[in-house]
Amino acid sequence: MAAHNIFAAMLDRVRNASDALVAAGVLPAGIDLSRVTVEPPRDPTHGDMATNVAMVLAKEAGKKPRELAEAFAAKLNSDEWVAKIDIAGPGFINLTLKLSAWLGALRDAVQRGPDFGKTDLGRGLAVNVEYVSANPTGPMHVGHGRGAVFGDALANLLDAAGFKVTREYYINDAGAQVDVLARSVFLRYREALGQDIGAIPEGLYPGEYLKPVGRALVTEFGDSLTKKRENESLPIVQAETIRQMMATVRDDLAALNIVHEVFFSEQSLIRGNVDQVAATIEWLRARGHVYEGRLPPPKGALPDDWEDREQTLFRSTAFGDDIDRPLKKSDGAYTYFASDIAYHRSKLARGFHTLIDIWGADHGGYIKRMQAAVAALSDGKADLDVKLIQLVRLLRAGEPVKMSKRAGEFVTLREVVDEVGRDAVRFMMLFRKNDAPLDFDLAKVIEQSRDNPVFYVQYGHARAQSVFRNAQAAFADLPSGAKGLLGAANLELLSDPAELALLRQIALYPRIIEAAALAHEPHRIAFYLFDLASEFHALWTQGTASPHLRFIIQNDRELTLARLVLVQGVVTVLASGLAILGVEAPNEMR
RNA sequence: GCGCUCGUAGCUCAGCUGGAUAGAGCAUCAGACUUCGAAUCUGAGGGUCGGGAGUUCGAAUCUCUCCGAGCGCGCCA
Repeated sequence: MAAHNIFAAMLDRVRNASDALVAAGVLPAGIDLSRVTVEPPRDPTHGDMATNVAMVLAKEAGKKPRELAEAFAAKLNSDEWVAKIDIAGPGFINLTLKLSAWLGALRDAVQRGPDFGKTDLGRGLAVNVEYVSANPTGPMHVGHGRGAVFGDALANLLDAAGFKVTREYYINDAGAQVDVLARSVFLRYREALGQDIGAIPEGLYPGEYLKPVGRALVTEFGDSLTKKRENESLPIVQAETIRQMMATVRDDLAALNIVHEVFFSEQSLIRGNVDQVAATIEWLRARGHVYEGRLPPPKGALPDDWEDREQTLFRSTAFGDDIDRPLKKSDGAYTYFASDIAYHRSKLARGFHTLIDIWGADHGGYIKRMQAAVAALSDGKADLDVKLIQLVRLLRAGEPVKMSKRAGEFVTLREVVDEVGRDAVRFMMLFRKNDAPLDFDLAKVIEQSRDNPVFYVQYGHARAQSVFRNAQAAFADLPSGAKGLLGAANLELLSDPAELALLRQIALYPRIIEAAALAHEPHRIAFYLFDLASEFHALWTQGTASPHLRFIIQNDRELTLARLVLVQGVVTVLASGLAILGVEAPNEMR
């Protein structure tokens, strides 16, 4: 596969130069090249690319960095891409590339279209991304939405980077929580039958959103459930409630264009032929990872109900955790952790060795034990990365939106999506690192100004498309489509520094994809797109003061063609990046 | 008391898994519209990267230690 990442391609060339220097006896055989990088310099006056090869290899080679840099410079001088080489600072090799090298990247972008930026980094490796996994006990709020958007964009990103991604949702439909849910709904059911239920007792879910579920039960069962014993009626109520709550969840996710391939039910772990939770615990016990023992009480203030007792423990300390973790509660039931271990064992059994979980920040204390469990289950061969999603603060024009959870009232995700639209929600959720708190301003995200990055990037795309519309009007016989333009254009006519800056930004895209995919950080795409849009808007506005810099030059068809290809490169990358974020790339702003 | 996530311009945040003189937006100030959509752009000022120590050619980034914020701390999920 040809290298579409121009920086990776140059790194290969540096490595080749290294091999040549080994052959020439300048470098020792088998020297470690793993720390060698080629990257864009922070300061553009340092050229197009910089490599640290001389500094990294100096010690092992027993030579001075600058001396080694001279040797590399001599080799790289004959490279077909290289126009100029400078050695600077402690031993940086600064490379200035010929225009033809950059034009190759632009050609590549326009030629490959939506595939530009995709890499085979993942080599088809199966990755499981588990995200949202909101309990089916109520509507999703914006915090869930952030995790949902993050997980979905990360899945898209990994897909673009050549991984085989499965998007998964874990339904917590077992345990005490859903029992409480069923009892709460049963009250709403009686209420729907016209009975006086009084106030919702403490400990049950008081939310209004359960009323329709109660009414649906009346429609389906009439009053027949009131005539059964609790242990018969409640399971029916519970199953029906979970079914309806999950339908709502899927619906709300669909409003964000989020579709999971796998919905994994916690109940399925224990309701099948084999109790997978028990089986998993025994599996671990057989390997010495589970034992009966006592835990020391927590330091500091002791919980009121602390009682020292022997319990079933997972030896997570053997895998880096701070303390061993209980698998059974005092009533004999499994802990949530126990079924979560069984769940992750299922992921491993289904062939995933790279697991990514998206959790709310309040679950941070849970990471070590889960990673310990995955290590124990896989004998250290599988990797679990947990991405924590920080809180979202809802604002309206700078003022916090009231989010009272009392009486189950809060702003739902659906309300926000309906108010500001899918694109605004998705982009803004991704325009921040996942572990940083996010202010989401309902007024600002629909503002049409540079203040609003969603608009700014989408406007860039729409503006670029308008160039093509205008070009069609200016020239009657323009070739149609990206490849038609490419075939007809003489790209060597691109020469202005502002054009070249844009060109370099386009060429950066595959590198951004790779880095973002490796780091599991989709926000890097959002920031990159903002920068690309910024370069494009800058070039555009220069055309107002300097007409010769406009994309369309009425009496110069050749130059116009070359510039249209450049604009096509912008369109290609903006559309591709926005697709990864799951945001629309509009042709016009309305 | 312990653990996790953080601390970067007045504000909101990036900083490419260790690179060169730390960047962007907002705000402030000064400019550019008979335009390929100014819904935009150009420039200026603004920093002990929370403090200190260490690792090395080189640290906002890695280690340690303080300070501060948020989250969590058998038998909730």
